Order: sequence, then C-alpha cells, then structure tokens
Amino acid sequence: MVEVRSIDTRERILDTAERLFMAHGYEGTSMRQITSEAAVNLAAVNYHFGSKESLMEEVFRRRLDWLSEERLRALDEMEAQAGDKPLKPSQIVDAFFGTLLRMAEDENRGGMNFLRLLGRTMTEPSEFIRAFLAHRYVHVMDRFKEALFKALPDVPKAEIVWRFHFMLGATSYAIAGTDTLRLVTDWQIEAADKEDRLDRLLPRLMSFLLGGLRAPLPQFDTPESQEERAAKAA
Amino acid sequence: MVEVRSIDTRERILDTAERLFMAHGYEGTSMRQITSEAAVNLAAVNYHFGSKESLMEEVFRRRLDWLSEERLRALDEMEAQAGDKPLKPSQIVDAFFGTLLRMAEDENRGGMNFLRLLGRTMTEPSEFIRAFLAHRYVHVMDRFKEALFKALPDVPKAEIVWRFHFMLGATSYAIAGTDTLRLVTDWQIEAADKEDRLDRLLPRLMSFLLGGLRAPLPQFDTPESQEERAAKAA
DNA sequence: GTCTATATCATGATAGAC
DNA sequence: GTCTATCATGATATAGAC
Repeated sequence: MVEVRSIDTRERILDTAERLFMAHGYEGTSMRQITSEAAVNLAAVNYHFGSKESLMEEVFRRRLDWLSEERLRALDEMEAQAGDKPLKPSQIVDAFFGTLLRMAEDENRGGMNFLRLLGRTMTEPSEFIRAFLAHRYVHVMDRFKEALFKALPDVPKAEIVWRFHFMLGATSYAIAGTDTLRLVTDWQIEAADKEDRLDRLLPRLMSFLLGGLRAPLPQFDTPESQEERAAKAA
Repeated sequence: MVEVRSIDTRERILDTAERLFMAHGYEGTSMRQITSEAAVNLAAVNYHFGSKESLMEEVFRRRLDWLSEERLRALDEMEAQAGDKPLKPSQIVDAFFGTLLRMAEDENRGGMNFLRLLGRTMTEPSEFIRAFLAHRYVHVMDRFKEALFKALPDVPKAEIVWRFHFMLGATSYAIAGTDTLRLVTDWQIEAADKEDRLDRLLPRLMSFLLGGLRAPLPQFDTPESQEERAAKAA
C-alpha cells in the first residue's frame, strides 16, 4: 500500500464536494468550505484534481459512468428479449428514468443528494459542466432516442425529441425540488417518511411521463393556414 | 422632474442584471460586471437597491407581479364565463403556462431571457430567492391548485399537486434549456428561426402537459400488499 | 503525499467629497 | 444622485518545507 490515506482523502473530497455543490451550487461553494468540511488541507483539491472545475467534472463522472452503463444494459436486455418486436414506450422510459430514480435508493452511489445535484445542473448556468456532460454521454442519449423512434413509428421524430426533453425536465425538477414542493403547496404531502415518498415518486412520475409521451399530437399551422397568414401580411 | 436620469439608471441596472443573472447565475455574476455593462457607477446598485440580494428580488418582482395578475385575470375570466360548470383542465393549464409562455413574445416584459432566468431559478440553490418567490406568489399557486381540484374531482388532491409540480418542471426546463437541447439531440431541431420555434413550443408543451395531467393514475401498494411485505420481512 | 504559508486578485459594501 | 477611494474579506492557486 503506497499511502492508503490518499484514497480516503480523494473520496472524502468528492463526497463533500457533491454535498456542498448540491446545497450551494458550484459558484456558491468555495474550495475552503470543501476542504474544511472534508477535513483535508486546502491544497489537496488542486493536488488530486488540478482545479475546481476538474473536481466538479469528477464528481459527475464518478456517478454517471455507472448510471450510463446501467441504462444501456437495461435497454440491451429488453431489446434482446423482445427479439424483432418493438419495445413498449414504458419499457424505454423505465430503462432511462427508472434506472435513474432507483439510483436514489443506493447511498453508495450518491443517493438522493447526487440526483438532486444532477437535476439542478441541467438548468444551471455553468457552461463547462453542461458541455462536459453533453460530450461524454451523447451516445447514451442517442441510443434512447433511437429506441423511442422505433417504439413510436407514427410520431414525428422531432416531436419525440421534444417530449424526451420535457420528460427530462419534469424528472430533473421533481428530483431537484424535493424541498421546493412548498412552492406549489403549503400542506404537507401526505407521505409520512422520506422512504415512502421516494417509493411513490417513481410510479407517479412514470404515469405522468408516459401520459405526456403518448399524448395526442399538437395541431400546428398547416401549409394552407401559413399561406393564409402570408396572404394577409402582404 | 427631479433628475430623470436616476430612473434610467435603475432600469438599466435591472435590465443588465436580468441578462447577466441568466447568463452566469446569481453567484456567478458580480456587481462589478453589472455596473460596468450597465455603464453606471459601482455604488449605484447599493444606492438604488441596498444590496445584491435585493437587486435580485427586484429583478423578479418587476416581471412576476405583472405575470401573476395576468394569470389570475385569465382564470377569473374563464370562471366567470363558465358559471357553475367546472373549467376544463386545458383552460387552467393555458391560463397558467400559456400566459407564461406568451410573455416570452413581449420583449418589454423580459422576453425569453427572463423566462429562462425564471426556469433556472426554480432549481437553483439560492435559498433566499426561492423563499422570496414562495412567499410572494403563494396565493397564485393556491388559486390554481384549487381550480385544478375542482376541474378534476376524481383525481386525488395529492396526485394533482404532484402533477402540477411535474408540469412546472417540464416547463421550466423547456424554457431554461433553449440551448441545452443539444444535450438530447445533435441534429438541429427542424424549426428554421427562433420565432417559429417559440410559436410551436406552446402547443407542443400543452399537449405534453395535458397528457401527463390526465394520465391514468399510478398503482401503489394496497394495504394488503403492504401487509404481505411486512409478513415476508418478519 | 501532505502540509504551511502566501501570492494575487476579485468580491460586496461603504464613507465622504461633490 | 453620483462619484472616487478604500475596507475587509474571501476567492483560486501555487511554492516549497517536510
């Protein structure tokens, strides 16, 4: 063992950073806070990760590499079982969003805290981290997009992409705002304990997402009505 | 006129702050950036608003007071017209989310930039601003909640609150991530120009939201299955 | 590998002249 | 109302001893 304490230090920094980035945002968290709460020296972050940005990237990489593999594995399995038949949309949605939410139950994989951080980061203005995520996991998104295209051959592809986007939003927000729920309601959500609330979030969210994914298509302007409008303008 | 320039200064600070808070987040934007881009003196922010936090609150108040009135006005009108009959869910959703998205077309009311800032802030970790919003506009949320309860008497209230929450998420994300769309897709969304994309966002989003709102209810554990589980555990 | 000490700079806020 | 000058603090990052 070449100083096993360094591994502890590294992990302790990552754990603390994950928690603090979640609580105060990336810009709102200082390296002093991180190193002091992790009980390591201020210089340790730069030694182990090089910079604050690289630390943030590593916080995500540690969790998302695993999640991405799980998602793809779930999809592969289902497709292998289905053979030639197309998958049901509910299967695809579960492979993507169900796998994500079940991650919240595993404290060793970051639990709810990481999920909330992820949800937040999707709308946060730190360009560098969104660019990092977009690059690193684009292949996962593409696989799921293609699966949805096959499962819903009658829905225009552009529409599916938009709805995928809406599903991401509903999920990110639902996760990120576990305490924001006060904004919508003042009365306590009926669930007594946290466990129960998490158990029920998945079926609730799945119903909503599938309802949205399979909703009747919106009616846009037809080419005729566009011509009408153009005629009026002229 | 007692120095009309001060009004300009105030508004210019608000406009600039709105844009920069959107681009870099609250913590990521310094007062020096704001005052320098607004071409006002550094001390002007503290003179006019007292602090950076109060400035942020005013950025939101300026837009949301108007939006809240519009939302309530739309709801009042519909209820007056409907008389005794309950409103259709689509009407309520349009009064809330449609009014919001139509705001994006009005540059004098902040346009798309403010909407994206709002979407971001919903998941952002600045506690003070979320607390401010929750306090100041709770009456609007309550009115819409009650309207949905009446429109959907067969759906449990808790379920409606959750789905309201999911709808907020899908919308915030859709708005906040106008450029994040790259994360889901690499190919350009078919819309040629921004105008068109915005025109089509509303019907697309409305279809999705209504599909989710009216989706079949999720199946939870019945008391029986809970007893089963308890028996197993014992 | 880990620490102390420090360099260098940016931050929010204010005091006081005009 | 607006300015300059400045304070006190906290930021990221690094040099160099151990």
